[in-house]
Amino acid sequence: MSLPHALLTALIERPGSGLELAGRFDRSIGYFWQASHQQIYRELARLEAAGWVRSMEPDSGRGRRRDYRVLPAGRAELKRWVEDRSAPKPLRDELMVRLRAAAVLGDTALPDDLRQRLASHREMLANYLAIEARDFTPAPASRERRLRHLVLKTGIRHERSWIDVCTEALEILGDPAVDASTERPSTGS
Amino acid sequence: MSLPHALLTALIERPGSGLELAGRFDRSIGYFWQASHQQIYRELARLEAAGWVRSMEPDSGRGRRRDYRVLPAGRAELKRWVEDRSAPKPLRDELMVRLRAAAVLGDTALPDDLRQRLASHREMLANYLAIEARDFTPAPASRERRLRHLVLKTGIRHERSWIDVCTEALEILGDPAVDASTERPSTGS
DNA sequence: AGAAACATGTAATAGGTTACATGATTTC
DNA sequence: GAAATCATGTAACCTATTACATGTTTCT
Repeated sequence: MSLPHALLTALIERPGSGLELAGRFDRSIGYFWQASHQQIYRELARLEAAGWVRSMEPDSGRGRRRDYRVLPAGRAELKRWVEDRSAPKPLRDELMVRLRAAAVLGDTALPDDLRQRLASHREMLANYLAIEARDFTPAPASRERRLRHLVLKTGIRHERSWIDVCTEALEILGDPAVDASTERPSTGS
Repeated sequence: MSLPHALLTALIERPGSGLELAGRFDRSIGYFWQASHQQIYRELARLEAAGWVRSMEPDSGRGRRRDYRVLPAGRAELKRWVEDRSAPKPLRDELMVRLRAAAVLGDTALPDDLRQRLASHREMLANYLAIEARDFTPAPASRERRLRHLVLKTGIRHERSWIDVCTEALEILGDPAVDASTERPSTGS
């Protein structure tokens, strides 16, 4: 369960309110850990109850903005958690189930779905590559920026993998229109 | 939500009982969609209630083996579902949160975790490669077997990606003992 | 008869998703 | 003052996980 620690990380990077965090989760952090604003509000309340964060403006209920910052205990908890072990999460993707079902059914038409997925993976890849060009050229030297670059490159690698898979699936299913308009040479980032 | 359709697929491949399906989910299917026996029993009951599968031995409660087979309505439902659209599931991995937290904390020791993950990804890769060598050499020609091979190759690609990520993370965090005993040339399968 | 393995289930809890509700601030 | 937007929440539901409970068959 990583959401509380993702929130601690985000709040150390910069304090903020629930909705603002939800916005950040739609951008940078959300590229590898998604959360809705409902989850974020619930979790922020828990973090505050645990004494890991504190909100200014302790009064005020609904509708009033509450900014949170991380307390020393929260920073300590984050450090403890980072050094924990984590079992690698196995691959779990609906498309794999679909492909296997298509294999056993023998006569399906899922290329529509595949074309759509291909398009959205290409879009996401272009998005990541733009961020990389903007924020990480030339290649960063500091440890912190190298780590952040690595996280982004993981996203890039991920999209390239799925582009390859969709493309090959379309070939197998005999689709004519597999245009190679977007790059995908090997997988090195 | 793919579990019911994963079960239908598995039962079309071969009818069986709940525990036997749980065993198969620990092997082939579970490589890309995991499920516990508790989930499987609950879902089989739902599939039967929906009229998609039927169990022989309609009597018998606890402790008695119940074998399920797929009814025509279940096959139709599976086909309908396969041809549905599915939004690509974004990357979601705890390690990414950890790396970003390490970046912001600045002084953590997570190489232990990374080494362990590296080992288990290498183990899984070896496992997949063995299956590929056994079941898919020479490269299959039929549509069905090519699809099943593609699913396996996706697993292989997935493990190779994580091996690369862990290795680079260890380099950044200044770990001395990154042995390259397991192959990882590029990523083409 | 006892133990081990096989087999099916229940209960409690937590996390995530969707839909909805409500208050505050800004803009016209 | 009405509408739009910002902001914080509640409720219902579903899936997944964990721990536990119970019955059946097989083997010795």
